Amino acid sequence: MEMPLHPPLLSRAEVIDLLLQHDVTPTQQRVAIAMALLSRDQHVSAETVLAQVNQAAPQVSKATVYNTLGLLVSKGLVRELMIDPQKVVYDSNTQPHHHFYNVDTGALVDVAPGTLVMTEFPPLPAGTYAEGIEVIVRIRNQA
Amino acid sequence: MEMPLHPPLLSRAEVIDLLLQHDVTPTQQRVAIAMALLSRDQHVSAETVLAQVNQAAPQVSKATVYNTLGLLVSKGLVRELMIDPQKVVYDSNTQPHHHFYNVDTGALVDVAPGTLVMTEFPPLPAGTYAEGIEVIVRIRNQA
DNA sequence: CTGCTTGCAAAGGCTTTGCAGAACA
DNA sequence: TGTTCTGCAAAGCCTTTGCAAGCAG
Repeated sequence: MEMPLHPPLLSRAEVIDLLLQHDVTPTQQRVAIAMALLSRDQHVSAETVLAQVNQAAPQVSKATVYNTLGLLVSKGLVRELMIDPQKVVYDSNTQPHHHFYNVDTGALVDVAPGTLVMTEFPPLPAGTYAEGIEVIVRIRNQA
Repeated sequence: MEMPLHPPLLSRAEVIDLLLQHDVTPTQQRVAIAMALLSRDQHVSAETVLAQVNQAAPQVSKATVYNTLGLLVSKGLVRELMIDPQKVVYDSNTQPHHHFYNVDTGALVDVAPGTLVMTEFPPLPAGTYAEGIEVIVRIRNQA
């Protein structure tokens, strides 16, 4: 299983800017991780990020990848998806959108914006506010 | 074979019937687990089921709880919820319904039926069919 | 009988933690 | 400098597995 290299959409300077805008000190490791993650819309696990970042040469440790991913989530630069109870998936697209999850293949694909429409929204429990809504359409391959 | 929204406690005989209807051999352990699980609508982890079943006296091993929960899910007697990536939550209500998840407290509450309405449904990827749709409304306590 | 099921303990995968050394402002 | 961050390895959790003994039909 090889990992194709994708040309980053953001320059190193742009990534550093983005981190600063979100109150994240741009250390070398964080910049490397953010460049790998934010280079395109993707759904990745911590393991994948680790592999991507250390593709050429070891740059970042496992602990730092987990630290940084958590940090980026808390700062709103990345979204966390709960799809597989065994591991967290990080989504570099922070715009509100939903997902198809292919149970057979494990593939995770964005639902095209505007094709899933909610007209009525439930009243929230007292004293709470909505942080986000997550819709997962579980699909399978036809027999 | 619809399940009432709030099913009453089931007798041992009723549980055995239910298991047989779903092609599950009703062993002592499975009956004990099913009685604990299906006695009411609830969201429980494997750990909780284990504790509930062995409340009075040890009856069932951890391995069997995991085995049985997986079996009940595959037979459609219980629904699996992916909410916390660290553990699976089992829902004894198999009717289609959605959830509020309180990020602060961990509380998981059903969305009242009919209060969340989807009018447009996205086209599925070619060669696939929808197995189910899961909506999780993430909420927090107001500051 | 014959094949499922169970239980124990050990292993497995993902994530977090403790703490010393390194990097940052 | 004082603080924050990093890396390593070990530990932690939830879950699965291997295999011998036990139960169901």
